[in-house]
Amino acid sequence: MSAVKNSGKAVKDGKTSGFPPGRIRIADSLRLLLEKKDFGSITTAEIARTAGVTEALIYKYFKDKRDLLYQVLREYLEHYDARFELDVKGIKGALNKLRKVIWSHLNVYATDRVFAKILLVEVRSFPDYYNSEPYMLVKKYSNTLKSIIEEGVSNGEIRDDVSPSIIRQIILGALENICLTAVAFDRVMSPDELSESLCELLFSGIEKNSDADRKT
Amino acid sequence: MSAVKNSGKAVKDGKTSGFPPGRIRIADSLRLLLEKKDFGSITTAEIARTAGVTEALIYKYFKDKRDLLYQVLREYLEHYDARFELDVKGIKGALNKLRKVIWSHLNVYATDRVFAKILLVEVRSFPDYYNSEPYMLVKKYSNTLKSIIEEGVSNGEIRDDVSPSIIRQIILGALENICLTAVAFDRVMSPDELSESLCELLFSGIEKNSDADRKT
DNA sequence: ACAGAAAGGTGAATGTTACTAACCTGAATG
DNA sequence: CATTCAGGTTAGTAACATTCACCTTTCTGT
Repeated sequence: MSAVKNSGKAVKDGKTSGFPPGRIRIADSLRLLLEKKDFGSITTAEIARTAGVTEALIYKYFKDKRDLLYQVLREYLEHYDARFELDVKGIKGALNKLRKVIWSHLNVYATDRVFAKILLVEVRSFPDYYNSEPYMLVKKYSNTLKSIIEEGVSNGEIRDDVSPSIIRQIILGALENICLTAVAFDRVMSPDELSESLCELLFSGIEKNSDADRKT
Repeated sequence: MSAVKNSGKAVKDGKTSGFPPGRIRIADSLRLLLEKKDFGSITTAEIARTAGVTEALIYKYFKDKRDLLYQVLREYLEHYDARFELDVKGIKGALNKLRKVIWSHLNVYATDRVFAKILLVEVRSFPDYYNSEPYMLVKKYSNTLKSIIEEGVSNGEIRDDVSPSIIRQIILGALENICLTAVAFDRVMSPDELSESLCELLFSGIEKNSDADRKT
């Protein structure tokens, strides 16, 4: 009865075409339920009821419950990956690119809580996640980030005495930790202020230095 | 002769605990099993079998399976919290303290993988974790960290134009992200090298600065 | 001394839950 | 016009976490 409303919401820019209605409704239902509950306490019965289909249909389209989660995550990632590509285009300088990426990252997590929740808290405890399709997309994003850092090292913007991988881990760690607390406690976050603070700290460090010649 | 009620908390070897043998064996079993499997795929039957007790006994000492995990985590945290108190004692300067804390943090995660695994991947997906006893201990640790940062701001070691909370989040985020990948992929980590790189970056930033006055 | 409470532990159910096998139905396809 | 096939359903099942009733040993107050 309480079927999910199909149009309007979710990440479905044309990409949804090709999928049968049942599959769409199931994925939509999971997204909807994730707004209020954690994945672990959402039952297949609940998903099916919300979607207005039977439980068995879930297993026609998804290997198991986790596969459903992974595929929903994959759809999100594909959507946002496309956007990230464009984000960095036309920006000059590695630090400027980094700044933009950090802002976008925060902004996406701030706007799309379900996406943030899946990526930050739900999938992490499943060991097979690290072999999954969506994780490969995350890795791709992560590699793009590393390339930007390497570019910065090459042109002298970024220090060369610490490996780009560690720099990337710090950036991502900081980003995700900030978002994690926001997600866990349902706190609002302001991408503008946060990215400002974050970039300041990441770029110049926490040490109080004779650093008066800052402009941006 | 009345039994001496030992209020000591079991950690790892559990020998000094005043807990009944069954409880100790159950907690020990979970710790053992967590070395090879994730919490989600460890069954109560498995825990009981490993402990040499019946499944029902688990529920005499623990509210449910998750409570068992939380209590095991709490024992770890109480153990390490005591050590952490001493760690910072006698160190002068906020940045030096921070350096020490970072090293210890990395070192604990590097040596005690089960502890790291519980804290970094297992509990995060349970919403009630953030109201649990062990989380309060984490918060306490987190507050100590903030105090150190605030001390650094007061005495001019640390910049005062960004809030200590954000600084702390970056430090913890970086720390945990590094450890998370190590845990997820079962990679060894070297606390010495890592803390060196981490501190360098956190203190001085990633920007290549004409910063000739760095201490050797 | 001894009733009885408390502590430590067990064996056998029970209700949920994720997941599966077999079947139905209409519409393309050849 | 037989057949495949996509989309969907009905009716299970095994595994799992959790509970209930019960047993035995140790401690405690009077």
